[in-house]
Amino acid sequence: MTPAVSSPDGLRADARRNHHQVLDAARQVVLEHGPGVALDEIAKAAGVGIGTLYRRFGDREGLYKAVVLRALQEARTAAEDALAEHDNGFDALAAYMHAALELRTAAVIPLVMDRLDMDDPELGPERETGAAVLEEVISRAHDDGSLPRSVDFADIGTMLVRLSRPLPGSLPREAEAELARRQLTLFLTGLQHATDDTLDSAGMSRSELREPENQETSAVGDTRP
Amino acid sequence: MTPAVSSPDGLRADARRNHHQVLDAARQVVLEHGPGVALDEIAKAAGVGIGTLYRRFGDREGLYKAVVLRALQEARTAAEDALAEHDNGFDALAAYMHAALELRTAAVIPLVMDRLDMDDPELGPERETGAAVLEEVISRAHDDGSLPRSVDFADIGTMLVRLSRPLPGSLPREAEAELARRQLTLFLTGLQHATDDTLDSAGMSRSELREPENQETSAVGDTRP
Amino acid sequence: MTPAVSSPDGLRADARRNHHQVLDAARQVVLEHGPGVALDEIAKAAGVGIGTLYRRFGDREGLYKAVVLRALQEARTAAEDALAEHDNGFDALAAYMHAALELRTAAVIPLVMDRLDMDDPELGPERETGAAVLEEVISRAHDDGSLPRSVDFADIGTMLVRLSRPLPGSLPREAEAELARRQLTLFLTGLQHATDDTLDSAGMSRSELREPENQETSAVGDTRP
Amino acid sequence: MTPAVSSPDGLRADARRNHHQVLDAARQVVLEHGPGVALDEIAKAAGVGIGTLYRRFGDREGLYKAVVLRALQEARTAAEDALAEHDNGFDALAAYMHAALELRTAAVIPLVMDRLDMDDPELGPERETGAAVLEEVISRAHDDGSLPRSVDFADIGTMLVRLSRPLPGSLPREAEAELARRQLTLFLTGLQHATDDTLDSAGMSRSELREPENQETSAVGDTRP
DNA sequence: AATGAATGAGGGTTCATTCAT
DNA sequence: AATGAATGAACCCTCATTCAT
Repeated sequence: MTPAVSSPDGLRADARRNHHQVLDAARQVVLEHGPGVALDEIAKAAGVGIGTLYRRFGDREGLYKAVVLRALQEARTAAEDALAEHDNGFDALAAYMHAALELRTAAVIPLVMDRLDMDDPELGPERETGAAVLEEVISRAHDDGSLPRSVDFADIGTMLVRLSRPLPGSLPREAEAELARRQLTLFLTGLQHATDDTLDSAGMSRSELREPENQETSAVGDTRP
Repeated sequence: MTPAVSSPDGLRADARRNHHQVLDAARQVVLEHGPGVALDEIAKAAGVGIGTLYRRFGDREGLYKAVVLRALQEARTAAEDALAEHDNGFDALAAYMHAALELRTAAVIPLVMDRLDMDDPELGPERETGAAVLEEVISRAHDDGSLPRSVDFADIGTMLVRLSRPLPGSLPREAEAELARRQLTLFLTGLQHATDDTLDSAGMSRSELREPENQETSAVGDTRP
Repeated sequence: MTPAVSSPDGLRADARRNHHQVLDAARQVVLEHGPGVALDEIAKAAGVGIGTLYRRFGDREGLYKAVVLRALQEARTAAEDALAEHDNGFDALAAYMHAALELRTAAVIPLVMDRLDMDDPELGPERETGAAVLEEVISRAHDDGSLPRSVDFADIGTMLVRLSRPLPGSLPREAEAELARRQLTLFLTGLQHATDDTLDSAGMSRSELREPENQETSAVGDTRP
Repeated sequence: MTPAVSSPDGLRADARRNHHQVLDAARQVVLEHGPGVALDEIAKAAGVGIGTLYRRFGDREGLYKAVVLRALQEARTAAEDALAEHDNGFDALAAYMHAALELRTAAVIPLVMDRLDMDDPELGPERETGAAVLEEVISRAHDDGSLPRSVDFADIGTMLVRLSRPLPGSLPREAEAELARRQLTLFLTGLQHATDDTLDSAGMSRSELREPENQETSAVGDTRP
């Protein structure tokens, strides 16, 4: 029986506690040591046996799936909040991007993403929903003229990925966060001042980003596991 | 005798050919499979035995050092060219950043960087020189007023790193390159319109970037090979 | 967590059984094939996976440490018995030397010794104790006049090492043992008839043996595995 | 064509020089680093390329064969000298044993012996001759009553092996030599005072030593290479 | 004839995953 | 349900040996 990665609900109290401890530990340890870290390490940080980790999450991918799921849910909430709190499209976009960046939890997503099948039945929908909300934020900015239509989903979404990714080398945690914030601000300044002439190519919509007319890809990542 | 990582000059003809084949293969394979890729893979791609790779470069770090050395040299040339060809500071900066991005080879640097001791006697100076040239580009833009002084070395340098890094997932090579170019353009637009009020924190100079007042770092990367 | 090389006590039943199987196999296989033998070989002889061997003992040194520890304990017991059972100093010495030689297990010590840090916190004390008991045996013989004072610790101790070492070539096990016994007897005969004039140089005490005024050593052994 | 391991005679001058340099280096380096030392190391110490070493000696065994051959010749000379210079059998024996020990070169033989086929057509005869001379020394001592007949070839021959072997650990070269000398003296004292009752088993003659009624051997040595 | 580059098998070690307790 | 011991495949690296220069 595949472990119920997402829902620790029907579990015994101690099992549920373990579930959360492992997720927290995974986020922390992956942020510290990267996605290739030994699972023993995560189990130890969570204070459980490695066997428990496997029973709960099946394997590394299952664990990362659960971690990402949580992060996606948090990100979605942020987007909904941004939409609710700002009338101007660009303001909502800026608010969302800053919030997504602030969500330290979101930082694990890019770290872990290429180990996951994003079309997974549990992950896909959540990711879909998250993307849809962002798309809506962008649409609104397009519609009220606060963002040129030539700036597209991919430009925004993948910049968020880039800014969330930890830099190689080792800056103090806060210095790194501050740097990302500054760069986001500069990028937003660019968005604000961009016109339809600024970019001379066509942007990519969400669907184009997801399903490129598959040619030779620039496939990168890291080797298993 | 430590292998001469940087200079295949005094070698026999076949050895020199191998040296370059291995470097090319390493760049290619690391871009495709990440820095954790098995060295066997690189050797095979280069058409040499694993032993040859080791004889030539000592170990993974030695190999990566040689790869980075070449990339740094190419990047430096780009900066010098930018300075020579543009009078306006901002134009030179923009030209440099686009050139550095175009240099596909530069993309391996961040991938590989955290496996290296960047203070290595061979690497350090070249890196230094590279950084110094970029610093000069920035200074000139500061001086002629085309870039607000609040935008600092770290903002520029690490954005280049972010943009050079391959995105997780697998976009077609050209789509990914185009995306990065657009994002650079937007970022440059932001720089152009930034004032000293845009950023409310202090930027980091090159030296601050290199030697943060070491607190708990946000150390991330990947586990050793 | 460093593996508990010496104490399999708190382990699960099967783990404890494995622990002993590996130690026995190691002694046997090292005696047969020398200290450079592949660890796979030892693991196979013990009927466990190579991973188990590593989990249990950390590495080759850890394994050898455990083997030596057991041997040292057996040797010490022999010395204590010799002291208890013989009043005459020389008789106790002879009894001890024969017992140490008979202890086939003791033969691994010299084979393995130069792979170990004998000042290791676990090994050091046991070795110390073992040496101290031998020193006491010798002292007693010095004191009751049954051994000339010019015969010193090193003369006795290292002859035991020499006699315990398997000879190159392949004598039948029992022939080899008998030969060593004969040579020990002859050596003891020499000790018995030696006077202070027999040896014209000064002997080495235990401390001199351990800490020579370090000059160029005659360092020999074998290259690491 | 198998290289002429033993006779550098018909060679070009430089080749002959190389031949000796390699032999000297081999003896030295093997004494220092053990018989498992990398052949590269020996080649480097000899100041020749690894290829030259292989061309000259075929492989590790060939090299060691040449080294041993030289040592055997030196040892034989020593035995002949001992016979010539001493009338009393025991004196000749003592002189021979001390000389053999002093011959630093002889120390490599046991180190290297179990890598060699001692019945090799080149090695066998020389070894034979060497052993025959020693046998003669012993016979003479038996005959003139200065050595009990119960002390046999194996007792003498293998004690020489034991005393020549470097001790594990690292004593200063001279301390180690002096220790061996003292132990030889003590052993000789034993021989001198031994009677036919001293040893209660039968000794082994040279032929028995060479061809034991092959049962399970106590085969020891080290793994290739 | 000498050289040293290339090869690849072999051994050490780690860690994802399974399974007995 | 939790635990942690055992497994073995995979990867790093070294060196004996061969072979082109």
